[in-house]
Amino acid sequence: MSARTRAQMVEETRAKLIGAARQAFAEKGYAAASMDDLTADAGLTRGALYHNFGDKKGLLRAVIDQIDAEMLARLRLVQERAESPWQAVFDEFAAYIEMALEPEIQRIMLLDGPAVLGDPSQWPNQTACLRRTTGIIQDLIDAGIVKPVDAEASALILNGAALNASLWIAASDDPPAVYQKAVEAFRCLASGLLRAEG
Amino acid sequence: MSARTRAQMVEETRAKLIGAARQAFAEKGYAAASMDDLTADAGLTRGALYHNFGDKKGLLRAVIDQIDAEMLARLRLVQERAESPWQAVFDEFAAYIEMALEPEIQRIMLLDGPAVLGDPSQWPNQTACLRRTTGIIQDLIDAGIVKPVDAEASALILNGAALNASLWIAASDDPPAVYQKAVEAFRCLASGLLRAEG
DNA sequence: GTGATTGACATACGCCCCGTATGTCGGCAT
DNA sequence: ATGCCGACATACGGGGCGTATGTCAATCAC
Repeated sequence: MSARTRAQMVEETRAKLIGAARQAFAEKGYAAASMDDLTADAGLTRGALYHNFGDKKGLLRAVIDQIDAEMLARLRLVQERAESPWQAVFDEFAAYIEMALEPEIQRIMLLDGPAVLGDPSQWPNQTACLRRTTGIIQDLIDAGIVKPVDAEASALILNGAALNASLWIAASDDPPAVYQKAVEAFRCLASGLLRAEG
Repeated sequence: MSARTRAQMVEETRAKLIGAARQAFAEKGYAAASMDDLTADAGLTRGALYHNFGDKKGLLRAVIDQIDAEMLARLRLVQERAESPWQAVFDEFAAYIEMALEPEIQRIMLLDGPAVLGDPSQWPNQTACLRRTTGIIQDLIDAGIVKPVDAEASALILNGAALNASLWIAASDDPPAVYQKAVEAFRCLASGLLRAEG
């Protein structure tokens, strides 16, 4: 049946708005993106936007939630394919760096997001992602593979390192070469957490 | 004589505007800070602002330049007082974390700055600060203290780690305790760069 | 020393953008 | 069938940014 239920139509509207917002925010940045324009691109008006998301920041939150869920899914895949728990942590961060090279993720998640919504470690799902990393590191500590440091602090710091590396790589002249250097330095640093040689 | 020269008066107005902007940007954030208001606080109008800094972003650049110079000076002090070159690197990052806990620095340098002006590693003086760290690490590599990694990559990554740690600490319930954990984890990570045990 | 010029800043104007208040229309319940 | 409510569109007001224009003092030419 082509007859959609009420809730489905609303979900459709929300999806269209989030999609248009993702594109607008990624291309022009949050501040420069006009709500009139992006709602028009979605075939709607600002009325739908305010009705569904409250305000411009609410829309950004929704966009970030969606992107974050996608990133989380991709990280899970990477983890599942890793050969060892420690390799999984490392691979995840390499994957994180790669994702952060995508303009959309960089602009929305790394630049505008923190500026508009504040520290990412306070976002609901970002904490989910971080809690997951924290848990993995804690497991490695319990297994005696990693030094007995604070797992949460380590996760946060590794995350920050990967984040900055991404920004640097993306802005560089030769991203692939710089990426290699960054990953190498990152591996070196991360090995500081290991009890034995990594 | 109380007679000021032309250039001195210009410097004075620029200083007043930058000062008012620092306060406004720090308190309300870049986006929410009104140029009418902050210029009025400085006893001037938007005319002076546009004449001296071109636009709002130009003013932010000037503010960031000033803060960055102050941070650089403070880091130099820390370095001079350190007992060893390696300890100097570590102390500098601890100091960096502490500075990043100040709301003004956090808001302007870590959140709004990157969002409005782009990747900090591309800022003229931030690169100066980073070049300096890079140089120190390179010296440590040449001295055989640090593993032969890419100095620039290491500096960037350490910087990012410190940055994220700061945001986390500042947003936490118990900053002093969390600060201890972060520094400990940071020391652990950084030791991964050392040839021998740190 | 006086008129012209230039620099430093103030004032005035237009445009866009956000948030809210109000209106409209279709569905659902009874 | 009708009254209500949710989803969205339209209308309105306020504020902010950037630019164009005006003003006045200082400097320079002569």
